[in-house]
Amino acid sequence: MTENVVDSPRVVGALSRMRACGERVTPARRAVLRVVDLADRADEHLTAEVIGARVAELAPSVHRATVYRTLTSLTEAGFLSQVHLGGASTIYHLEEPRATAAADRAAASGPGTEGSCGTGHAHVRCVSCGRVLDVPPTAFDSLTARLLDGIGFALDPGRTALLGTCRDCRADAG
Amino acid sequence: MTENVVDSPRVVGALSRMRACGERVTPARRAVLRVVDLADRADEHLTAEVIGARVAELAPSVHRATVYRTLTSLTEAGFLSQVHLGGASTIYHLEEPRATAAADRAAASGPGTEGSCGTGHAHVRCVSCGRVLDVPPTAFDSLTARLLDGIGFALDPGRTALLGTCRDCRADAG
DNA sequence: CTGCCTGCAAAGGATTTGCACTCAT
DNA sequence: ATGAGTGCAAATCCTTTGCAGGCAG
Repeated sequence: MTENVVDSPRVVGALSRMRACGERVTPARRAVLRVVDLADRADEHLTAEVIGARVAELAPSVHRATVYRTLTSLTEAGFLSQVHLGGASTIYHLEEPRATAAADRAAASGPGTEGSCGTGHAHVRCVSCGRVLDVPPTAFDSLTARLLDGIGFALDPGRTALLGTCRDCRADAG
Repeated sequence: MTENVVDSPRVVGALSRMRACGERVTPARRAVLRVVDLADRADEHLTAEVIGARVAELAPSVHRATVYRTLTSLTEAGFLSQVHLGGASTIYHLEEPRATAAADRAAASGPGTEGSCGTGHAHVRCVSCGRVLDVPPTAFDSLTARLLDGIGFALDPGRTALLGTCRDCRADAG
């Protein structure tokens, strides 16, 4: 049952943190983490449904229902994070213990980028092509400050993707 | 069929604009508009499901399926707007006249995005109490500019509610 | 050994669709 | 008159849940 697959450091780290927290490490959970990690590294954003499908390929013995339960429990335990996309879908990320990878650079590089890291990155989704783009959390700083200041609302930019139209689709549409 | 209900100016306006656009005014559509308008005026934010329930009370003869179809068609035609809440729900608003152009194009509806024109207000939703708060669109200006500048992404702040914690709930939770 | 996690299967429930008919225009 | 809009009901589809057994710790 122990495949020769070499898990990425991220998966390995998550697994040991899970053990440290008393969360059990099972084939099903490992499979889910692998799928999510793989997607993360490929800049893909997978829904529960798609994760289920990929797990079914990677580890056919893992039941769909288990995938859903695993996603829920690992999210609650803090090893996965979910981002709500406009519409009805929710995507999952492997939650980093702390330092965010350089993946954030892929998006915009604004003035004074860096510093206040905290949680992962934020997302925006193109209503035309459906693509989900990563956005450095710092881009939300102004909005966050303004909301906190104005109405006392503590914004959590990482949990929901905003909608809009990406560069390519704007070009296509004129 | 024609109740003595006095429609609000907004409903009346929407109905006449609909006729002007070639959209038919039917009991079902009127009922949906009434329900949404009523909710708007009460600062309520209704999902398709709840709208269906209220329409069932207000006009029992209107079938659920029709409510869904109506919500979809009127949204595409620009008479309703939908805001995606984090999670899985979508709420509806009565769309104000603002750009007449949108109405003209309504007849030739397509998968195209209608909301790109002047948007109303934005929303944030408290993950604790579920309350949806209105936010002045200008609060998003900095973020919008930054995204457009950085990655060419045209943000539409009005279509999705961001998540966070409201003042009251922060106080309660410490 | 203990009980958390899993597999299986069947239930659940919001939303959608085919089809024929009705009504708004 | 004409076809957009509707009613009805079955179908869909993702997701959840009850229960018994298995495996991690």
